[in-house]
Amino acid sequence: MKTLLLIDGSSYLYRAFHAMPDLRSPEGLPTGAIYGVVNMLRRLEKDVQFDYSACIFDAKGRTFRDDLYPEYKANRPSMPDDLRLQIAPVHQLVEALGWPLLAVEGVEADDVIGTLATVAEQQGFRVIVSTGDKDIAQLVTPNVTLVNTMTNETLDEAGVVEKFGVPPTQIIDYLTLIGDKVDNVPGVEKCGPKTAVKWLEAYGSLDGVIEHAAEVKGVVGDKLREALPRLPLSRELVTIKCDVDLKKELPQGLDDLEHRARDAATLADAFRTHGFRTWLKEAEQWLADSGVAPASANGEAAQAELFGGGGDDPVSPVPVKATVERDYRCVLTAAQLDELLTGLASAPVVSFDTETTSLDPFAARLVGMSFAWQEGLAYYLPLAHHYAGVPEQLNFDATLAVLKPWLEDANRPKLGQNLKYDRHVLANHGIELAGIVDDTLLQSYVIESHLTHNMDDLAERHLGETTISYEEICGKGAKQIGFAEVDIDTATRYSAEDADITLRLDHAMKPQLAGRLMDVYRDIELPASVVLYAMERTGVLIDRQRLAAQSHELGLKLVELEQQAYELAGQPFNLNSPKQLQEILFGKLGIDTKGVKKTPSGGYSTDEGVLEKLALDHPLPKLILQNRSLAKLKSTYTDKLPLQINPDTGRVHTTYSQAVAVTGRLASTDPNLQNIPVRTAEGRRVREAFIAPPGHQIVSADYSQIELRIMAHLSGDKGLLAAFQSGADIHRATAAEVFGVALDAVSADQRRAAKAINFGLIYGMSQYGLAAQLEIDNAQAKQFIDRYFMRYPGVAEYMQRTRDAAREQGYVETVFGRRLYLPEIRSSNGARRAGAERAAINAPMQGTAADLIKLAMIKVHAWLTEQGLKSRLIMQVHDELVLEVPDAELELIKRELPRLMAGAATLAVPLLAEVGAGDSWEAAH
DNA sequence: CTGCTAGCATA
DNA sequence: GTATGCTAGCAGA
Repeated sequence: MKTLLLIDGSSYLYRAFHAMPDLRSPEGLPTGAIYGVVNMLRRLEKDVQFDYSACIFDAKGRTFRDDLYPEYKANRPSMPDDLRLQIAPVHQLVEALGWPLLAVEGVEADDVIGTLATVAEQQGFRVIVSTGDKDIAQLVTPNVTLVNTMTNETLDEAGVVEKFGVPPTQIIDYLTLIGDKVDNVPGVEKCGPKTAVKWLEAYGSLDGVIEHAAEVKGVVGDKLREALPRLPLSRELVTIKCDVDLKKELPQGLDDLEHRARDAATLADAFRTHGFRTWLKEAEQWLADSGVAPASANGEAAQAELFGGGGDDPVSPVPVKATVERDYRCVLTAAQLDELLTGLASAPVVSFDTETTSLDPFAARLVGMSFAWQEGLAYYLPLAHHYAGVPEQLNFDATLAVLKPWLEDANRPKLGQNLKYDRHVLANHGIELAGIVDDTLLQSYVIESHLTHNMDDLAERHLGETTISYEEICGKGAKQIGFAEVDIDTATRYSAEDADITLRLDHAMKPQLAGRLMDVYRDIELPASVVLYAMERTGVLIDRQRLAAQSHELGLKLVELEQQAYELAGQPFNLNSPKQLQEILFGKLGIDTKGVKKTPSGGYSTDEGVLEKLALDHPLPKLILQNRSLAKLKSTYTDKLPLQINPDTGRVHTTYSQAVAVTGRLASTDPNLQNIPVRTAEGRRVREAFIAPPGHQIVSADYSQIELRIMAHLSGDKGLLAAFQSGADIHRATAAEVFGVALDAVSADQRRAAKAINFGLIYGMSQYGLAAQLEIDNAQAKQFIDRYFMRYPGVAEYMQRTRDAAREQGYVETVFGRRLYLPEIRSSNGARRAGAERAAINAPMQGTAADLIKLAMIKVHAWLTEQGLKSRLIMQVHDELVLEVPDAELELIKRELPRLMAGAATLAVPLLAEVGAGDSWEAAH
């Protein structure tokens, strides 16, 4: 069977343009898209076996769709000049590489592809369409498959079903319902992929949906009925035309699509002009082989060869040992500063980094700054180094004043590694950094959240470069010196390298942020970092006196407990030492160790669960438990929090780590405000010290059962969806189903068991885990689980699907496309593998919840800003947002905050957020 | 002084 | 059973 390979040139042109760094030819013309498309073609040539081929582009001018619908593509921004300039060179290279090129006026590239695929299939060909455009999925048949060369994804019929939830034959109907924002094709408002799939499953086709439109309930139903008159037009717009007349272009039919010999001379000329050095060498070799003397190669070094190494798989790039010449310059004189400023003023985007006196963003003072806008060239501007014999530096205040306009200009694009930190540092000097367009920390996190993201590791992984580490120049531990004491030459080498490497990392990682990963990066992580900065900067007001009083009280109780414990033990010992306690309990007191859990290192555990059991027979363990919980409260919270109050602001400023939790959650440090006690009455008193200033209230809103709702959404289980739709108490509803009783006949124990099952599901439960949690035997736990899955079969299927997907692709995804890799999912070690499976089950739920609340934070922050309100977000605790609200805005916030949170995204289940307000965080619940 | 363990706070 | 961060104690520098 012969194979026809069709390439959607237009789709790749756009994608390459946006995915590639801003490459330039020696003459300064843009070449990124050219490089990307040629790279892709070369890879296809190498990887795919085919007999005939064509590369298809959109032609200039109007198409029949514009005539059908004047507003078609009206939302598209006009083509950037830098892209337009690359079209002709791409066409030239495509032909020189030997690919038949088609661009037919009056239709789009898709239509030509559809027509060729149809004709070829009729003539018994196998057809492979290489595209990045999802609309083309409608062309898939048993003989027509898609391949996305940028992500290495292939789609056959089963793949289309897996990806979209509908077979290729329903893709047109699916796209019609959803509509297309970019092309301005109206669909049904509020109808996204999930709803479209649901309807098509229920009614079989778009016509079926239209027929049954009257039956669809709720707001979406109304929106559907509103959309009805528009749908036939939308269907026409999204339908790829498969009968384009190609007689003029292909008089011989498919025989005109034979791959031709490459034109080495044209290629060599073009590669030289564009500055593609590696390919130029290759082309010159071809010329030499064919006996034609190569023209002399000159021109400056091009950068292109450094990215992707000329054909790496973007998912697992092999770093090419870079051979970038380094030119690192130190700025010490007015003339050098002028040179720097001139560069900054004209650079399209600048990599920026600060050097400081401290890692604590609120204590840090500037020591110097580095800048890079061209690979290999970077500037270090020392401002506050001080050591014996330090050369004279530019004046600190005057130089900052000169740089301030550039730093604060939102139209001067900047990128960096964890710029949230640099923003704080500059803010400490009265400068509001603006124009942040990229952050390599967040790029790396979105690409591979399970790996490390420090710059030294990133440079090694993505660039094959070994960088100077901070420890190498500052030492470590007690002997570590401040950056200000580092001599300026060394500092220049270190800091300029940081800016340079960051710039190169951005270039290396951008192409890996394809498709939905780019959306997570652009639409979630980058905007979320702005909100987090603001929250950290605002801080939280803490009632110091109240905590001091609590500390005192706790201290008295602890002394008392201590004395009682010594008496029971018959000797004094350190209650906080698990080792000493173990000796007392199992040695001196001779408590039976049978059935006592061991610690990983072999000793007998004295953790909460163990002590609780022992407390049934002995008085001491109970005392220890009380002591532990009070000691924890005192040492971690009531003693420590007051010490973390910033003397300048009188508030506590946490740092949110945006790139540590593999699932996409945030983490809070210094101090951790995400583990302030809440479960016990005594612990909750700490929250009484989280207060609002006079004239303000604390407002808190938390998502109700967010992870279970996400499970309902992801699994699509009818029973679970219905339970959430009904608004019933979900644990009670689960109990009623599992135990087969009426809702109002559910006992307290049954509800407790159901709650444990629900939580267990989120954590990838096993019968053993559930048995331990509920203190029942394994057989009984298994019975509960079996009954649950019997009642909610969709959930059981979803769990299995997730495990399978994790094993097959090595990662799982959130609703928004965030990826979590599970390196141990194929481990031969059963325990490790089981652990990875549990993580695989938990990650889409925990991760989607994290995505949702980030989206909510972005919305809330934007809304507060747009409305000019004085309320401020001050904390995020995974499913809860806390704000400080002036009394005048209280009612507005209490009304709108839960609405914004619930509207963060539309899932198959309603989202619900519950709000409260009070003088303290405790009172807000 | 540094790095590790056990234990425990949160969602 | 998932995901985190912090503290005290302790052993080995």
